[in-house]
Amino acid sequence: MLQIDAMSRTPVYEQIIGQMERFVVSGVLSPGERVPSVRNLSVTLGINPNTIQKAYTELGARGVIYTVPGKGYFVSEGAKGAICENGRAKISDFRALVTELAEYGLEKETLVAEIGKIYNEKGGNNAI
Amino acid sequence: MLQIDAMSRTPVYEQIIGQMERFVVSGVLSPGERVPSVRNLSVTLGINPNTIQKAYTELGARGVIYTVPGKGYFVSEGAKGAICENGRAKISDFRALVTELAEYGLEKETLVAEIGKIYNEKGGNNAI
Amino acid sequence: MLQIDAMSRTPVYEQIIGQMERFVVSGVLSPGERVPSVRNLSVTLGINPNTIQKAYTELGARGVIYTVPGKGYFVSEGAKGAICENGRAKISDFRALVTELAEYGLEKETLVAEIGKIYNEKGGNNAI
Amino acid sequence: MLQIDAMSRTPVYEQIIGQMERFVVSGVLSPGERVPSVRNLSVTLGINPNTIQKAYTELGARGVIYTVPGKGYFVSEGAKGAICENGRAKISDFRALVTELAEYGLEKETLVAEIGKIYNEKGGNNAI
DNA sequence: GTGGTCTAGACCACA
DNA sequence: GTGGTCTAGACCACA
Repeated sequence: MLQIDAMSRTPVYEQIIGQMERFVVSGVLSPGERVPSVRNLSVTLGINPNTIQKAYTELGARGVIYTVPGKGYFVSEGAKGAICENGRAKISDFRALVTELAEYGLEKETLVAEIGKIYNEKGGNNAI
Repeated sequence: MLQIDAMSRTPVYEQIIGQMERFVVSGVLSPGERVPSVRNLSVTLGINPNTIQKAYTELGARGVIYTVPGKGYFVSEGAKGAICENGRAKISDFRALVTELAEYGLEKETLVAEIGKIYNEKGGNNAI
Repeated sequence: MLQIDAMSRTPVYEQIIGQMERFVVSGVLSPGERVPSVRNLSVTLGINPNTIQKAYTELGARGVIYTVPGKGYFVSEGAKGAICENGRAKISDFRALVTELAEYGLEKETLVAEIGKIYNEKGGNNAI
Repeated sequence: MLQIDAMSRTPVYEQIIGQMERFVVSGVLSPGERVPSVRNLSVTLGINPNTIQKAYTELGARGVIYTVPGKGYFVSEGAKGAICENGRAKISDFRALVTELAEYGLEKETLVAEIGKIYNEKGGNNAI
């Protein structure tokens, strides 16, 4: 289910969070559904249980999953909304990056074109 | 000249690199010009010389400045070009971030509008 | 494993880089294999961790090893190739030195003979 | 007369030594001939007198020039021989570099060919 | 435990 | 004065 890139500079626990959130947003995981147990995922991915635990704790804090002691972790009702809220918070990262790229002399048109490409791949045929 | 934010999560030496590059790109620093000495900058910013040294070494590796041992560091001839090269490499970061934001449900128009705002601040009156 | 000569004029961190590269080229270290941790090597060699760190960072920049934070450093897939690339860059050093020796009046035959000796030691029975 | 490359990583005083020695070996400077004064050369090259002094002192120690207090520095009788002696001492550098290049996988033939090129440029038509 | 960053301070070669 | 290297030791995020 999850795929971890050990060579990536992104911490493993952040990779887990990101992929889990994507599964929720895309509907692969639905509210109320149970997610793999810490132990299970630890074995499956060959990753330290502490790392899985950290990811799940963070997902819990973000309102994406909740824990039922003795039963496991489940996707929250408002998971999708909570994730998108967090996504909006990343706009500030976006601004910072664009500002930096602008300083490096990249044209606005280049960036807009990149965005167009990405959204077309995903969404179908929305023209710019 | 340089301004360091000690609270930032961005390492101090990266802040120095970034600001120095911005000065070169914007023309505040010109090729052949001498940059502050390691010790001088260390005192001015209240930062350990080793940290400055690390930033300067990295800037040297990037072809932005070069060292004349015993004399100091100077802006390279091809500094501007080298920096912009590195900037272009950041487009992949941009793609990754946009992809993530798209997954979080942000509209393309929102991002394009943000870009427009940033470029208008900088560049004057280019309409979207 | 590594041997450091504290008396040498070659900086310790360069000695580490050189020996590590030799181990990779000679096959003592293979891609994917883990290299000693910064701390471990620091203790083994009786050298400050910062110096090891500097060597590893440089080896990383050269594409010889890569870091998985929290796990350690590992030999890169393309390590051997990357090292040989760098080696070829040293031909210019070779040219400069030969030119200098020529100016000092050394015979071409002397130099060729020296090369023959070195390659015979290494490679077996290639006659001059 | 002398040409200094400020950007070079070779220390200025070593550049002075090297060029002075080349002038002697090639006959541009003859035994008994006076070399530029420290002060003169300092002004001509735009270099700190201390640096010139250091180079001359080293050249004196090597037996290439000698000083006549109040008169200046002069090329020694045995200058040419002394320089070539020193040159031979550099064969160990040559050996070390060749050894390193061999470890990086360079072919013997490549190095021999490089030597051939350099000696042909200098000496005329000596075939390999 | 493992790497990443930083401070404090020393010694050296070179200009 | 200027950069280059190194030691000693601390704190942090991450596994």
